[in-house]
Amino acid sequence: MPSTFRAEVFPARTPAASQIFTTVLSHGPLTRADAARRAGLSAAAVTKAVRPLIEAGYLVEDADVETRPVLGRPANLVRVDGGRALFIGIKITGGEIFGVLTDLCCRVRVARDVPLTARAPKAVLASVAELVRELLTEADGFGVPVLGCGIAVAGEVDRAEGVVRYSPFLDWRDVPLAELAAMTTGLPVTVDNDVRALTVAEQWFGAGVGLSDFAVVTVGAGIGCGLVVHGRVVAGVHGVAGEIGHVVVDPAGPPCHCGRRGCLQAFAGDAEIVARVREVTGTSVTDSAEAVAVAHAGHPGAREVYARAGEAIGRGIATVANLLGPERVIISGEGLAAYDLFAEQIREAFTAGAFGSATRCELLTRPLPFEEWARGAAATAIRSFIRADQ
Amino acid sequence: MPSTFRAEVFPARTPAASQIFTTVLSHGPLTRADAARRAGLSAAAVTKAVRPLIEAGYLVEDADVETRPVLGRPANLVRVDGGRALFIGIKITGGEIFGVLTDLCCRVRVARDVPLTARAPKAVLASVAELVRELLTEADGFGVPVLGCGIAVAGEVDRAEGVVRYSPFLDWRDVPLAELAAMTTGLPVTVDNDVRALTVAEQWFGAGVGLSDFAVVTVGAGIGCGLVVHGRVVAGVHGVAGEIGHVVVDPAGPPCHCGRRGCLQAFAGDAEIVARVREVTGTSVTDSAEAVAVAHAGHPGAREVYARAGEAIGRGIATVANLLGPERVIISGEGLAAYDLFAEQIREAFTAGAFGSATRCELLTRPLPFEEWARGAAATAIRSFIRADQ
DNA sequence: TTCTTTCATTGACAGGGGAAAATAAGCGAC
DNA sequence: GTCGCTTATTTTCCCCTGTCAATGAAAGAA
Repeated sequence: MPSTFRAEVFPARTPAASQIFTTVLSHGPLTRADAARRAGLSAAAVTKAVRPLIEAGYLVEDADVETRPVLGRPANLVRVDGGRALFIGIKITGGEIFGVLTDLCCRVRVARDVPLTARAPKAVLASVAELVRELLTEADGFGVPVLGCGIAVAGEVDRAEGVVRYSPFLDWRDVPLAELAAMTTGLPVTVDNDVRALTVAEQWFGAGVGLSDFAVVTVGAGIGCGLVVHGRVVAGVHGVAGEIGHVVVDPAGPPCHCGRRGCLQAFAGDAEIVARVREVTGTSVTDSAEAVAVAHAGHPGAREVYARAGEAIGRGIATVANLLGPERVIISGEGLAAYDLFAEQIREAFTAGAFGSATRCELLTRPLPFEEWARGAAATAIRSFIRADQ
Repeated sequence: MPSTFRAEVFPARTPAASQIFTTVLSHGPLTRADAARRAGLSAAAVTKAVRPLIEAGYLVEDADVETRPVLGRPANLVRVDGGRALFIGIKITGGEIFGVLTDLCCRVRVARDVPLTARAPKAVLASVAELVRELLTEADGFGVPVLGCGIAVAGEVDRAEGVVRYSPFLDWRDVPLAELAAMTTGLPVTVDNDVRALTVAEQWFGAGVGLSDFAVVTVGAGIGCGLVVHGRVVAGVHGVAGEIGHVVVDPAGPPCHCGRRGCLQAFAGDAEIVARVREVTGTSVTDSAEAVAVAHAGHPGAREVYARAGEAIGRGIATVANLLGPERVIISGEGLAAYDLFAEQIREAFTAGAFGSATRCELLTRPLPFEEWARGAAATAIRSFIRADQ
């Protein structure tokens, strides 16, 4: 084995080729003619861009399957060959590390997780390395290379530098995670904020496909928000954006652990909801599931807690819609488990708070499994690999 | 005179040329080498792009003025020849129409305004046509052509179509203003939302020069917000964006004419402030100037009204900063006349509400004269002319 | 069978922008 | 004063990308 080696590199270096690849990636099997129309390019350009991608194995032609237009010659479908390569996605949370092995189409092939107890960078890194090792072992069975690893972390992340600027969960500051993880795993590593990673996955493979402006709002332990404006995920100049959780929804609201009062988080954060349900019911519920159960059982106080949470979320979404005029807002996160308890309030508060045409923004709920976050991390790795710098 | 004529067309059709022109436009006289560095292009590309622009007269070389680098050959400065062409900018408000005649550098050469009484599209259009005619007469004296007219209107505007979708002030719906005004004035007309127009002016000539992410917040009759994300002005998919005025700041706040309670507008809108000052002081102030005077005279109730307005504005800015992570927020509008009455509260509320690195966003006040809005409209006309589709 | 329609490919070609070399123009060392 | 160093600008190729127009393919319709 050579002491230095050249990492596999994606052949589509031109704008057109990269654009066509992502178009095919997002819009499934496409005829070349369709791809040209969608990407606004000539058919000739598609033919030329597709050829090296097929030669390199990233795209394949389904010779057997044909689509017949109403009239004219049948078309050949081109699609991304998911089996061509693998990627690893890692999502670090306070208590666990989730990992997935995905193919080039970002379909999850293997999912694994390990508990996380310590929070020092060194300890976390060791757990990540362990998890990656496991996933790499699994990958051996597929006989194709793992081309990258994406890591998603809550907090402020400088994606370009691969540095975690600040993670409240882990209590990290300026940890050069990409570099460290690349050294221990031997893979090209990208690091990004967790909600933004999830947003990339939605943009390419989920409910954001084809939209230039949309938002993802996640409800769970924290309230997060990923924004896509002009087709690009917003990261902010300092690596912070989409901080909807600490937007003050009601200055007279409950105190938040951040020191303010009435943050969205204080109304709709997981722990906060549980605490308030415990308070108003006098029970001793300790987690979300129990709190939801109490509300489902019909306790009016508990229901009210959820109603107020929904109201706050809807108001937050209205703010996003008013400011950015997105086409759609995708609501997701573990908090959706209680969705029936506040769905109506979200919609009402949104409609009441959205101004003018912002009301035309579509609200959509997507109950995404938790591994979806790790999948988002893999999506960022794929993005780096195919150099879709957006 | 021919029955049809060809409108003057800007020669820089390539991305590089357009980029270099806007770079020179924004960053004043520049050496070719500097322009290349700023635009991330080769020096050769600049030379090639600049030549036709100089030939067409849009750029000029200041042969006399030279900059000497510490070492090496002196450089020649290139700048936009403002006197090469004129543009008209029109800002329509409820009671007046403001118009400016600017040069290619968007410097105001003539400012005019006419009162506006009727609000029907036809009547407004007649006033606009009258104002444009006056400005065109003024333009004759300069001996250079007027190449376009930009019109700025508050409300929802479809810039691409040139249609005012909804203007609450004028009570317009789906008025194809660009087409109508183009017919009556004989000029190429662009129509845009007023705050977005102002934002373009700031982006190219004001405090937004060189920034990829910033916001403009205007305080006055209404509270507006223009957003620049990834170097582009955000317009939203339905032509609505930056609607910060009706973001609910405090659900227990005063009622707003929009039907909600505690909108930013209800705290900090001009009319609302005047009404509340009247209320708390028992005086009969009727306009901003009087209200400010009362507060300046030291009336504690009046001061409190301004303090609360500042708090609300600061909270709104914090929300923008949390969501988008801009580098700077430019505060402007007639409301700045009372700035000393709420400057502190704005900053305090912003600092209290901004999360993490969002606090690093810089707040800047820019007392812009009212004609600045019309200048913004002219800037949109220039943008159309030079085809900087952003 | 022939025409029409749509898909795909090819080859010629234009133009944009880069690299490298050439030219220009100062400054300081000698 | 000349030489060499440095930076600015221009020139001269030249690659490369993407479009155009022409061609071929493969249906269904007349």
